[in-house]
Amino acid sequence: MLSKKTKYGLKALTYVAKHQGEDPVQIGAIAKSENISQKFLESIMLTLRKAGFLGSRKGKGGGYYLRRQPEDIKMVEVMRVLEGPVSMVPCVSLNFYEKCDDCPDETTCSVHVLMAQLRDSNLAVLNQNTLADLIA
Amino acid sequence: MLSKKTKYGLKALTYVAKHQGEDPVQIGAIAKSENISQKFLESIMLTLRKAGFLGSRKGKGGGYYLRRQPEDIKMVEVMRVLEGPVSMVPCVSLNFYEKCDDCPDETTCSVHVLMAQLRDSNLAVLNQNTLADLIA
DNA sequence: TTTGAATCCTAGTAATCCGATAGGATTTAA
DNA sequence: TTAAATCCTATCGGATTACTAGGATTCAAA
Repeated sequence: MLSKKTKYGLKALTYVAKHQGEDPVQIGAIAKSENISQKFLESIMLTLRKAGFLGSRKGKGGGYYLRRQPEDIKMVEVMRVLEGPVSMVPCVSLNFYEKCDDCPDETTCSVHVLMAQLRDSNLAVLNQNTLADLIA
Repeated sequence: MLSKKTKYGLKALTYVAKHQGEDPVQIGAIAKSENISQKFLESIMLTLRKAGFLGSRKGKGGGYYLRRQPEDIKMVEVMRVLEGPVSMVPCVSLNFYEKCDDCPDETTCSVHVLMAQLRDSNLAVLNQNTLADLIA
């Protein structure tokens, strides 16, 4: 299942992208428009800012804005930040590799091969989609 | 993340498939060979039997055996039984469609399109892999 | 017919994660 | 100075996951 965090984060990014060039967008406006708990969204926006997708301005008239062009924000990056590794098991993860604790030998593990294929097919999709694709 | 249930289930199916033609395989043997809690595995085997992948014989000399040829057991079926729907959001699920509660209109939802692509790429992998592929 | 080996079944439980909330601290424009 | 906004940390209830307990049932073999 896709976590609400990721779902909300993607919707929020889309919202901000659609308002590019205008004044910064406030959390309250996004929360209202997208039916998201404002407090929960706060923490998500913070994550997205710290990851470098968003910039922010504090105080009156403040809010969030995109720090990169939508075409330059690949979904694979966003998903890694919000949802975690693309791979379903750590032993096939390219960026977060870890040995599975219960598996003595991953070269003979039947699950390993299948998971590697799923990782690759997901990576393909996530690499070729950008925030710009979500807007259209 | 792939659940342990699914991981163990796949390993167990592989184990049983490798012993096709012989006497039924006991839970204890699988658990020992694959480092799985026997009691936990019991419930998983039950699920796989009820789903039609495995048959069982009770009593002394009993155990589990495959009810279909490995080539006829598609991974998409197994994953649906063990892990649940292939789709990450119910609103793009082909077999378990449901409207997202928080989303007013899925035709304009930015997440929807991306999730549909992920679903399709995962389906492609899971449709073309069978239990026979896991053995090799 | 008894015994032991195996599956079957239901319930419960500890630990973890998720979604959300609370309550302020900080910054800034007006 | 004030109000509007983000920033930050802590917490919490509920759901899910991984696993355990304890027996009921079935069957082959002694």
